Amino acid sequence: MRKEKRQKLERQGWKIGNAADFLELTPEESAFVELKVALSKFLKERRKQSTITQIELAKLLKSSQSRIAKMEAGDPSVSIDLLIRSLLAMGATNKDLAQTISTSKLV
Amino acid sequence: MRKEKRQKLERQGWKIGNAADFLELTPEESAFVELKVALSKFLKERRKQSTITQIELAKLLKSSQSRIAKMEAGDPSVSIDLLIRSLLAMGATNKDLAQTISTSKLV
DNA sequence: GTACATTATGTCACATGTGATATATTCTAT
DNA sequence: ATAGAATATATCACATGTGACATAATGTAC
Repeated sequence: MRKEKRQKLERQGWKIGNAADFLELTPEESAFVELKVALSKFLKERRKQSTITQIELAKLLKSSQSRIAKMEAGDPSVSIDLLIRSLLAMGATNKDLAQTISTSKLV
Repeated sequence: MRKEKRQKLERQGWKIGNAADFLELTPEESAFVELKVALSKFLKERRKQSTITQIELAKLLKSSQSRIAKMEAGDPSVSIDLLIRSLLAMGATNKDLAQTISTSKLV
């Protein structure tokens, strides 16, 4: 039930990352969401720096434009596995990932 | 096909982490596997330090003994999401995760 | 403002991950 | 060697993730 709630709120413009108070997220769940958001942002940054479109990136990753959009939005339907595999395929190093993760909020 | 191949080899005692040469793994795939293995080992270490059994940890994580075993073995059937959620539930911090990831092989 | 590119959102068939259960294997004492 | 605890492996019904497609919303020039 909580996931649907989050999805609904996000749909209406609420951004996760500051929503732990509204939704009943445990600290672990919060940390997990923050971590996903951090990876999402990193993915978006990297793509923008390459000045390629979502469509081009989708082709590179053998995925689809819509899924790239969802990845960058931190959509609940995307796994950390996919985010990490994508980032690695884009040339990110484990150190890049580690830094992204360590700088995500809530320690 | 490659996944089945890896599963078969692992079943026969081959340890991934040095198998990139045998299997046709791209550098990204290798990095991904290494990362998973690193998280697996970290999970096992943490549990052993708490001197609890897989059964007890399974109860804590609302999972099952068999899945804990597979997590600790880096089984292909376990996602990074699950590993990370489990570690967070065990009290690991994002920094712990970051360090684990940055020290996984293949940069 | 309108044509066009880019990004976002909804939906769905199919793929992959998950807890549970059963059973096999390994470990640790005695 | 034997028993019992701990861990590993196999399998499966059900849950979640994924690429693809359609379509909506937003941006960017003219």
